[in-house]
Amino acid sequence: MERAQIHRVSVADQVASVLRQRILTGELRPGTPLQEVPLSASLGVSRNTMREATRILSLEGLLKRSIHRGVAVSQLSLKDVQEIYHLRRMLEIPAVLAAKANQSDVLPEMQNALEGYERAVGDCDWGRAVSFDLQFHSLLIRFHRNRRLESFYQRVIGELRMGMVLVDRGHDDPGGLIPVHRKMYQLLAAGKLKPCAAVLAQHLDDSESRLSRVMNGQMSQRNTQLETLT
Amino acid sequence: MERAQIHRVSVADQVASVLRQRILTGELRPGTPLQEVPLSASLGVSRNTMREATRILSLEGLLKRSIHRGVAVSQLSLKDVQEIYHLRRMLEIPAVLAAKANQSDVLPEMQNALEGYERAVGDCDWGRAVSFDLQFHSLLIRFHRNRRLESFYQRVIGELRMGMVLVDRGHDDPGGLIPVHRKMYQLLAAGKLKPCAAVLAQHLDDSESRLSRVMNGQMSQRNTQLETLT
DNA sequence: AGAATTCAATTGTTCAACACTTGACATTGT
DNA sequence: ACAATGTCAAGTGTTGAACAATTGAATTCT
Repeated sequence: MERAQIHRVSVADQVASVLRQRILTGELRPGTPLQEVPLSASLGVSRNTMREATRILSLEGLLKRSIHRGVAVSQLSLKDVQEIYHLRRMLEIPAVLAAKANQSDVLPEMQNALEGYERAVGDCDWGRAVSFDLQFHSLLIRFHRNRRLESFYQRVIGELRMGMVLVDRGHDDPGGLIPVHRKMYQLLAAGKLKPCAAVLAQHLDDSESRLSRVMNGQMSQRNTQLETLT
Repeated sequence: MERAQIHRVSVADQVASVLRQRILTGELRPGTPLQEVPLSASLGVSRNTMREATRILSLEGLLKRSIHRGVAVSQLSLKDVQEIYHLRRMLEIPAVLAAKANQSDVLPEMQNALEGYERAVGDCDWGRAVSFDLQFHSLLIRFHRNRRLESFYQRVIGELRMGMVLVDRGHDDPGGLIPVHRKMYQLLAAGKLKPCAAVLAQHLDDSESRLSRVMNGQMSQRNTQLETLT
């Protein structure tokens, strides 16, 4: 057991991490209600600790709390997706334009994310691919050199990811986005910021419309299911 | 007792609100340690509830949590101020530029904040003046039409406010900023967005340098005090 | 059927206890 | 003197059990 790292954070934080993981990987799907007693028992912690963990995640936006009605995994609406992509455009594009040559410590990490992305696509591991994709974009925000903005963006990306794992199956063309990311990286490394921003803008537009389309399909599908039930 | 409103939120949330108020008004100064037992006793709640409240506020950035060492009111560094003003420039200026004529529901609220600001200055109520000042700027963000951004900005402004109440006494020229805000409002109402953005940019520069200067003074003052003690 | 009423399940909150960590103080050995 | 070590009290982290409050659904009544 590595105590040096694990015992540095409280149990509540660890529980929050576990649940965050389960939500972000899609193991806990949006809308899933979380009951305190069974969950805390299954993780071997007390109810109070579990409450602190859910408090953390609800403030992060991953869980939604209704008083006396418990918590449930948050569910992204189309409006949420719209809002998040609005944010992405607002923050990622200026980030690229703000990229200076001397801030080169980000580039290796981006290359790393890019390679991980390609490997994941090669392994047909769609969940991991989404992770690396979003990590790549999160790294863009680093060019702003602003910790508060980074942590905020991390949360936003987390919410978006929760929505993306929903539509993992039957997603069209998992590896089709590799060239776009590779091109962005190359333009960035070459200091061609404006062309890079243009590619990024187009990519974000495409990405949003694709996700919106899929979610719309799922929604109408869900609606017809409901109609069938009634 | 007003049950209709109070009983809608949990006790933990109410406690968090009380503490938030105390921090933002400067009643609890930065650096102040908060002990669970006395605090929870004084508010008539249990330790667990108090812990949930401090959890909330630490995730909002108002409290800082050190494991096994308790929580304390966060303390802004000069670097934090720099970072926050970077964010303000990044978000407020594009917000002004994004202000469309049809989004006029924000203007009345801005006028309201403006008038409150002027009244507070007239009453020499510096704390209230800061509130209205920051509320005015928060309203600018509404032009982005993005809930996530608004709530994020609210938190950032909260942190900044915590730093500003620190320097309330002996602040130079409390009412000197009225004309600037009034001018921004007028330009905004007239649809002259670029001039408004220019005024705003200048105002932010001034505001940052003023705050930095005062904080620097307080810091060296505190240091000399410490040196005197040793 | 529809409204009112019980009722069980679940969350919200409290309380008391104990384990663990920390920082300060006291002790020891040199 | 002084540094390393040991002790200790105070405070946080965590637990488990209890009770109050609320909700949603089943049940009863008209």
